[in-house]
Amino acid sequence: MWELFQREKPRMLAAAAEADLSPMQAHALRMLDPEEPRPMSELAGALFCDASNVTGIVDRLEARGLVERLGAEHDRRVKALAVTPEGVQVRGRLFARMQDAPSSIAGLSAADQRALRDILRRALG
Amino acid sequence: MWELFQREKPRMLAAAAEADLSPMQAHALRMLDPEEPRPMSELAGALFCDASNVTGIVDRLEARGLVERLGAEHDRRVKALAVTPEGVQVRGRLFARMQDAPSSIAGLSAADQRALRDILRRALG
DNA sequence: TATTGTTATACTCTATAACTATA
DNA sequence: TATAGTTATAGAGTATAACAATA
Repeated sequence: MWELFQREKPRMLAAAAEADLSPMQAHALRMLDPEEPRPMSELAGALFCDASNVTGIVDRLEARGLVERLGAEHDRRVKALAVTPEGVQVRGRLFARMQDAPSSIAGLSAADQRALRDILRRALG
Repeated sequence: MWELFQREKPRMLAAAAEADLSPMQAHALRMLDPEEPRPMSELAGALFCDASNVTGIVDRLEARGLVERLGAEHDRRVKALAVTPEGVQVRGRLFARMQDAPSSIAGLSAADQRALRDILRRALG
């Protein structure tokens, strides 16, 4: 199972590198929602890392002009992370690169691919 | 697909933390073969990272007494990485923790789990 | 000359603890 | 008092370039 992800790791690294982003920066950008700004704390949860860590990751994304720290009206402590127009473009390219089926799976029969998709859909609820 | 992996990440982190290893150190230890020492370069390939990087990772594992740099008789440039008896124990615990089925998959029907296993087996060749 | 692994360097990721400003 | 985010710090991961030893 993990073997499958292991094999695809180079593709993830390449996708981030093409956008000139570190793997973590790419991951963070993917986790954000261009439609709806999310607080730093939520990003920390999505990345499974400490809040202090997110500060630096967002600093670098913001310096690149890909995200923006917005104020939240209901609570002046929280900073809502918005994806800038340029961020949306980079994010789109990242998703496009990763939505291609992993090569190991692309080699399966159409029936197997369909069955796999259905099973995973049930697994993820 | 990646969503599945994402959900299991905390378990991977916890497994490494329980052994008091960084995620990368745990990964490296898993990639090594207790039966047959492997050169640094092969580990770099398995980890998808630069050789210069592996030097530090192995330094820390060696300092913990989990691996050993052995000389290779056929080529005096290469250093063969052997897993020490203590390394074998830690490695065994890591594998045990990770071989439990991911919770999303454990919730599937027996038939789905069987089908998934068969499909993945074909995918991995 | 080419290859294996190390060192030097610079940057990123990571958690802990202490801090600011809000609530 | 408690929470959201930052800063300071120290350690770990990362790639590039230059290097030593060996092939």
